[in-house]
Amino acid sequence: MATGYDPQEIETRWQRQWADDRLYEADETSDRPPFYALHMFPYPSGDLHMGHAEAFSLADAVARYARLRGHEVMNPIGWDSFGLNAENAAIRRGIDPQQWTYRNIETQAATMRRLGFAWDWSRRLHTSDPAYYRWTQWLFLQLYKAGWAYRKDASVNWCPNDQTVLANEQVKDGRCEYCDAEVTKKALTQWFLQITAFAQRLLDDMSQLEPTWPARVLTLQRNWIGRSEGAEATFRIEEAAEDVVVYTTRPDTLFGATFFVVAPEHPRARAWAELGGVADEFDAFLARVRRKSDIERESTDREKEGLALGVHAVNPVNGERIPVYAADYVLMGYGTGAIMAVPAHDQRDLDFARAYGIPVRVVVAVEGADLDESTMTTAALGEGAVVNSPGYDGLPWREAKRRITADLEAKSLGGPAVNYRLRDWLVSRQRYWGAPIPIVHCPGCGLVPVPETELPVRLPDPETIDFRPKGDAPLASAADWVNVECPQCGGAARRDTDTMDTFVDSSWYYLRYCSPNRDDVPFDREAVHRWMPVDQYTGGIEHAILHLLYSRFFTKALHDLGHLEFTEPFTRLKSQGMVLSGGAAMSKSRGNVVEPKAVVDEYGADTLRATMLFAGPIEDDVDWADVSTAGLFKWLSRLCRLVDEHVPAGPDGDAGDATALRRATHKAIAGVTEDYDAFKYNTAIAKLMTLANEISAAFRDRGVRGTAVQESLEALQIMLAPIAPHVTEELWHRLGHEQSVHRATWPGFDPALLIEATRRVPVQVDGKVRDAMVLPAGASQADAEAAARQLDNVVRHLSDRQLVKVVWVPDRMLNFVTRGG
RNA sequence: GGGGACGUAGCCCAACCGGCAGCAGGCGCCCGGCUUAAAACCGGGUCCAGUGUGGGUUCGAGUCCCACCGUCCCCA
Repeated sequence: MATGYDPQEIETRWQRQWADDRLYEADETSDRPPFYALHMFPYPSGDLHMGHAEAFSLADAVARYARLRGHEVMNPIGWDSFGLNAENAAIRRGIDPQQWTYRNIETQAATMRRLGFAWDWSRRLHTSDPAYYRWTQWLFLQLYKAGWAYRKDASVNWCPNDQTVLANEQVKDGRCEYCDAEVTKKALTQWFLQITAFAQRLLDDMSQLEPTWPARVLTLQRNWIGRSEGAEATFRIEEAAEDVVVYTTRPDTLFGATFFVVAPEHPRARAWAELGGVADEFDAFLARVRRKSDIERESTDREKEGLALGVHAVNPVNGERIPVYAADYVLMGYGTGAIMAVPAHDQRDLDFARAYGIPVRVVVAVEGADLDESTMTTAALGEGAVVNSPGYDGLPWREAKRRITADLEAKSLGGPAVNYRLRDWLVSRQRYWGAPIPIVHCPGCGLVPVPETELPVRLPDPETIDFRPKGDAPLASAADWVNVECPQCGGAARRDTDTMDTFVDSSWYYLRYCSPNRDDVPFDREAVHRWMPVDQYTGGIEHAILHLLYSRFFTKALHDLGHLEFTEPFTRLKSQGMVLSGGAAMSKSRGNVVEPKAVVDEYGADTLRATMLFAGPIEDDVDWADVSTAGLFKWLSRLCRLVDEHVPAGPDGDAGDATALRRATHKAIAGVTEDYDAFKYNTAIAKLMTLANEISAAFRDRGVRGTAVQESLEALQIMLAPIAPHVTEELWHRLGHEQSVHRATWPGFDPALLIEATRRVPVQVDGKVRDAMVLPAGASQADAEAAARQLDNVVRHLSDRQLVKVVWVPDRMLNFVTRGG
């Protein structure tokens, strides 16, 4: 029998054994209760980094724990392998994205294997495989047929240097994340998915998730959806004789509107400028605005720019004519792209009014605010009574809000309205490395979906195409690929040359995992029914909004289309923090990167995994500078030595007094179980360390031998197995077992053993600890008081004082409260 | 500007419903073992805070409430 701790040897040997035994493949026919453990699948950029190591250590511990608790666990792995990053990296290196991606996947897979994660590799998937994106395209078509996928003109982020559109997340402070060029806007016709149709349900259903998702994530999603209740009001553009609807959360301030603003991109803006005789100025202005980013335009501390269009809007509440401006601080994608401007009660409107010499009118008497219309520079945002609003003066603003809204409705000039900040999801990307949008453009028939039987629409071979961005979608340059027959009329037609945002790919992968090899359906209903919804989802907090919101949206859409029986995909969610190094994110440019592989080479996978989970609460950020791999390695080594010393002494017999050891063991089981259930791996490990110390003390100092030691060591191996799977497997076998520790049963505990016979109870006088006494557990207050009154220190502090009352917390605390002295 | 989270020893972190702040670990330091010696390694030991600041509630506050300071996140 082997002894000692040689992690490299142990880990290689057991990994081979587990693979041979197919230990981690989910059994579809098992009668154990199913448990779907899912982690956010990785993006294949380079090798795994420490963030992955932490995320996967968590995910694996969750899955292994569920298995030990008697579940049939599905814990699949795959790659989110389409995407801009791969494409840009590939361009920089002059190889094609496909090669780059799949090479990285193999690198990551190899590192994962070295780390010993219990993935079910038989379910492995890649979103960039035609076998997968075929169904992504199928899903797109289902949404299209339901009317939830549509095309419209949009102003998108455009990097003039890279000649490509950028996602909002790729624009950092108005600059391109890759080349640092200033990002501008470009008008393109784009595909959108109508997530806004689900806004209210996405909000409402959060109540189901309340107890099992981090509150922080729910808050972020709620803010992102941004529901607000207000009113719509119809303004008439006088010179054009056109009606324009605006949305406002403050209908109570309608009488304070002194001008009207439309986004420069508003479809009617140019026509109105022409009516007003400022068409040329408008064109120049629009061109200037287009160069600015949304972030820049929305920023409050920036000078706003606008142009009076020379036309007027008529206020529906009082018939007043107010000038119409186009201004950069109003965005087209927001509300209706037009606002009533109330400078007295909105800071941005006030800034603009001051810059352009527009009058200000106070209509809510906000207490304590500067309300001097000619000089105020801070908008009055508080509550108050309405003024300067004929017919409503004196009303509290809430009441005015209600009345004015109702009156608008009565006059058919508006009424109550709900607005969401959430916008429809722009999914078009003028890029190569993504799932092609399965639509054909026919001059005769218009938009024609590719028949489902012809899916997938495969990407053309990267070797035949110039995928470098040059303004047009790369797919447009592949003539053989683009030109097709219209599926409907058979005439000459063109394929859509955009690909889908990769968030589309990742919005349904959890369904595909249930039956990854079905080639006739996207997912097997029965398998989905068995495994879904996901019992435990783990991943980074950075996906709190987009990925999780999109997945929830897809689940609801698929539910409505009759494909799913549930409306929320992830029952429980746990987010882990980031891994930093010296206070900052690890990055090559900072030179502070620590590679998981380097740690595994030095100490082994178990040490790395235990280190990540021991570093602190899993949801907190962890700084690599603060952790100690050496400490965990030493501890695992000590465990080996402990087992090696015990084994020759034999598993049976009962030499020595094992009472304390038994109690410590059962206490550890109770505590560690609780910690696992609450994801408190750091304290679980601490308790296991304590148990190891107890075993060591019992064995080495008190001469305890036999059954009690054997049982403690066995319980320790099982409880540590989810965190350090290799060394516990090894020690489990050294302890005499033939089966895998990962097939063992989680130990139970005897509550009777947790109760200690005696308790040390502190005695306070007026809240200050003066002494302590040892009492039998469960002692009565009378006994406790009697015992306490014998204590010298207590007697001394009570001597010249009058006892007012006695506070008795059974087994924990006795407090004498006195008065005077 | 609005909303949220967090502040415990030099550092990372524990502390159930408010009930004795610390034998979970690392770093530093000390002693011992091993060594020609040092490092690494092993065993043992030790130092260090009264919980960011100021109030409040309470018999009792790290824990609850308020304000402020600081850090981080989201929204604007």
